[in-house]
Amino acid sequence: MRVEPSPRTPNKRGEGGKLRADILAAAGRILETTGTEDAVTLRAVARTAGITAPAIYAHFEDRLDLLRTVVVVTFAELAAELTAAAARHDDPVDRLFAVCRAYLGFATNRPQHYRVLFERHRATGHDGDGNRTANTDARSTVGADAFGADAFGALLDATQACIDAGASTATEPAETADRIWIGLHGQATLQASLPWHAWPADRDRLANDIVRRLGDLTTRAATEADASGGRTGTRRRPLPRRDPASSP
Amino acid sequence: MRVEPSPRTPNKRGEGGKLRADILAAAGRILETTGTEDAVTLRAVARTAGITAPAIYAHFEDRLDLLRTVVVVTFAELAAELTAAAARHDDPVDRLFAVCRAYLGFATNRPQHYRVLFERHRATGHDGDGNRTANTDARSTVGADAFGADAFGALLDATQACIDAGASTATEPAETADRIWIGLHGQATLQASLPWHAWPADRDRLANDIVRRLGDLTTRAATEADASGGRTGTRRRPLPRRDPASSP
DNA sequence: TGTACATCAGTGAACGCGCGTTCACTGATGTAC
DNA sequence: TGTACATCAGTGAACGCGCGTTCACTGATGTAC
Repeated sequence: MRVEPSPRTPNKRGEGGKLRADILAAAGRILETTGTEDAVTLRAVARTAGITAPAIYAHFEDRLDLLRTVVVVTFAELAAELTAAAARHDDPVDRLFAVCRAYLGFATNRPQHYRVLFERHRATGHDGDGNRTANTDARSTVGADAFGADAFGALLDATQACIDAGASTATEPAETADRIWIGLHGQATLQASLPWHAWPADRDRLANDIVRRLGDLTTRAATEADASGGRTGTRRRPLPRRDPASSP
Repeated sequence: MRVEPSPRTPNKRGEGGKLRADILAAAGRILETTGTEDAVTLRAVARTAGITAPAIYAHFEDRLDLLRTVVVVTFAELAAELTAAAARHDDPVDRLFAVCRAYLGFATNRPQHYRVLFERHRATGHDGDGNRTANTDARSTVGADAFGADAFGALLDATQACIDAGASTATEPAETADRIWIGLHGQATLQASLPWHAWPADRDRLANDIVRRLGDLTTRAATEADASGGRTGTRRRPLPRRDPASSP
């Protein structure tokens, strides 16, 4: 991961803020290529961004602040992808499956970013006296009211729409969305953690099976959606537009 | 986490192996109290065990070997707890729920140990030339055929028994156990990662809801098992012994 | 149009730290004769 | 029973490393007069 200094020409006056984005991009690149948060050291980020380490302090309070910001940005990106996926489908079941596929796609394409989203954010240092520093979780270190809430919101909306359309027999939208989220997160992390386990070959089908069951989707609605858009690429068929109100 | 040296009296001759167990125990204690694998440094382990760091090399090849061993031992402990829980129930549905409860109990009681089980084990160092060392996963660093397989085996057996007894309508035992494992893992990790999310208050019920759905358990079988042993403590009732063969 | 000055966007050297690992050693315990 | 020796279970000092962070600085760019 060591990168040549490649000294960057300083930004013009008033454009110092550009470096902030470059630093975040560098941190993201290190994270995704090395696969661990610990590799995201200020010096490594500086090397990747073509600056020196102290320059980072103009844009972030310290290393922890940088890492926190990476998490916040990544959650926002996940939420944006889920929302975009939802917007591409009118049928509520199609939409729910699309959101779920987008979720798993994010976890697959950017596994290390996905990991840091859910690693409890922790101050790991020791203070001068050798005492452990506060074991703060993300709630206390991030303005965390909306921490993942946007991403969950997209999932909740899609679940609610399925219930409203009668495509799910569930009665508690929030609890149903919780179950689905748990299933998605379980699939995203467990398969990545234990790749040598004999998982079913068709991961899309596994995902659909899980979502259908946890979402109490009616068999008919789920089967139709599965056939129309449940797989990525290859044998995609044009989506039949259906009026949500006309569902069973 | 800094601990006073507390110099230990050397083991007698032939008892040097005792130190190995002490080192593993020290590593486990550090892991559980600091919550991160990185805190398990050779020096910290040595401090906790009351020895000096080089003494560890008599029992482990290097730091990575020590960490690998912690993971292997922890997986064995998880498998033992699941197997023990299964052995306490004759009814297959009771048994499946008991295994699942034991699984989540392990994750709750020893969250950091649970975490390392599923963190992809990775060599994070740099070599002298600044190249990243091999991004080996656990398969290549551990004799990993049985890596988690015993724990999964307990779950698979309980699932198979439910199917055999007609308490589950599933037809593919392995795939069904996969789904349940995914659900358990999702619940164990997601709730721990995002504690500020508005999770349902009754986590046992949430767990049962998930397992029932992913395991295709018949409503009747699941409801009976839920009432008889689905909750921890408080209002426990004596388990009615049922002959597996007489289930619906 | 010129010039003094303030500000910006960084650099480069240095600090003290804990780390993994190596090396030569030490003192107690057992064994051969 | 005594004694030389081998082995065991560690110790203690030292190495070189990358790290987060601090500090004084520098050179380019804009601004006031």
